[in-house]
Amino acid sequence: MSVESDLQTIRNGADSVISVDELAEKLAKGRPLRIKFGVDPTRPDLTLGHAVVFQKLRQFQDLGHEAHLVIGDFTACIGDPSGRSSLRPQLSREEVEANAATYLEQAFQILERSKTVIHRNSRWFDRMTFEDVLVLTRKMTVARMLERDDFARRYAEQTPISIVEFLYPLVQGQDSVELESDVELGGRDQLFNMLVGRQLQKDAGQEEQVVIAMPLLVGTDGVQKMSKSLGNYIAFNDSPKDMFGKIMSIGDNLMWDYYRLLLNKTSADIDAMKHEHPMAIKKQLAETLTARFHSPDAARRERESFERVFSRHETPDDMPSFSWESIRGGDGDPALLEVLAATGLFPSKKEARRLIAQGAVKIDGEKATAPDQRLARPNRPRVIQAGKRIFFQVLP
RNA sequence: GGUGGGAUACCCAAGUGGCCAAAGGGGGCAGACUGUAAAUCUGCUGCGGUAACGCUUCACAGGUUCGAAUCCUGUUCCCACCA
Repeated sequence: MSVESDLQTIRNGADSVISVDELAEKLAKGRPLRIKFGVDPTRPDLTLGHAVVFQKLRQFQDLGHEAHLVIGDFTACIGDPSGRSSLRPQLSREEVEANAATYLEQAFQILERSKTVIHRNSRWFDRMTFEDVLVLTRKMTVARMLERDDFARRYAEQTPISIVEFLYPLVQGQDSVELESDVELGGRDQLFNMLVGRQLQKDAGQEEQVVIAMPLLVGTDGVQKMSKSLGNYIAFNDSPKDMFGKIMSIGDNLMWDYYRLLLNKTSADIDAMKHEHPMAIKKQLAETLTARFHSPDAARRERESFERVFSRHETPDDMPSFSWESIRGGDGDPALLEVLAATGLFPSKKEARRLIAQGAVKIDGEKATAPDQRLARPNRPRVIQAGKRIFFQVLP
């Protein structure tokens, strides 16, 4: 592989590379580069948003470079404010370790374990004295700090900014110094922090790291960046069904991002796909991603199940089932409303009643609009559907 | 340290004694249309009840009143301005 083609691969999908020339120089050295990535130990559930960065990290590994993950066990005690409008809660070391373990377990679904080195930043920060910290803080000015997007916004909006939050970029930058990283990889929201790393390395007489910021993947709502707290996420450990379904529900215009950022498709690939039916392309996306995080078999099953339920409007092959006795309640034939309530599939009886009233409930495909309609004991399984995706069957 | 402002349902936000389970918007759910896309239209969106109605909810704890999200007292938390 030539430097030129490696460079091409690395740049594809990246939001920004600072700088491309420096990256080319580093690649030209022909030795494995140290690629730094900071692990956020506050969110154990990884989403496809994280996958974008891991994907890039994996590419580096495939090109023969080393991934260096920094677990911010020290940093977590500060709480990274990036992209946030408020201070984060502090975590204990125990919580951090537990989170890190689940985090890594998921990350290795994408990363090559043997080419990954794990660091904990407490190793160097625990040693630092308060004086060392003061020395570090001299390297940054308040004005520069306020250039950072989220700080600037919060300052303008007069929402509080704690002093420890100003320390965070410095701490992250110091990690780069300790690791002597060649490249730091992160989301677009980490750009400022990563740039501080360059400055600190320069001050320490090191070659500055190349900073690669990946775009933030837009979540399933099609508007905001994917994040757990916004509820617009697709997680690594979503069930195959959820993963496939959530991907199918994203907007058409969003899926190209997913192709580019998660499957490394180039603009040319994407242009070619735009000639096909978006529905087919989206199914392919859903199947590919589900296969990656689960298995090709599971992905194929979900595709078939999806086509059966949503394209052909047939009943799913697997759904919760309830014995007649378990939903019957008291004596006599139960009312439809009681049956729905007995399944526990609805948040409240009111909710079930609403669904019936709105014509969303079908018994064996027949719309049922009367909540007090009686259900007789069936002699074969009856399928009840409520809304687009709730199905269950009542066994004799 | 001083002075003022605020806390309302999933989120934002109106409401300053009864007509308030609480306007409006967002989000969500459902229906129509469809490709579980987008856009659009319609309805619903505290709990229980077929309903009448009852119950719980407007930071927390008390109080005034026939009646409180709204008035009073105390408590907690948040914010702004001045220094």
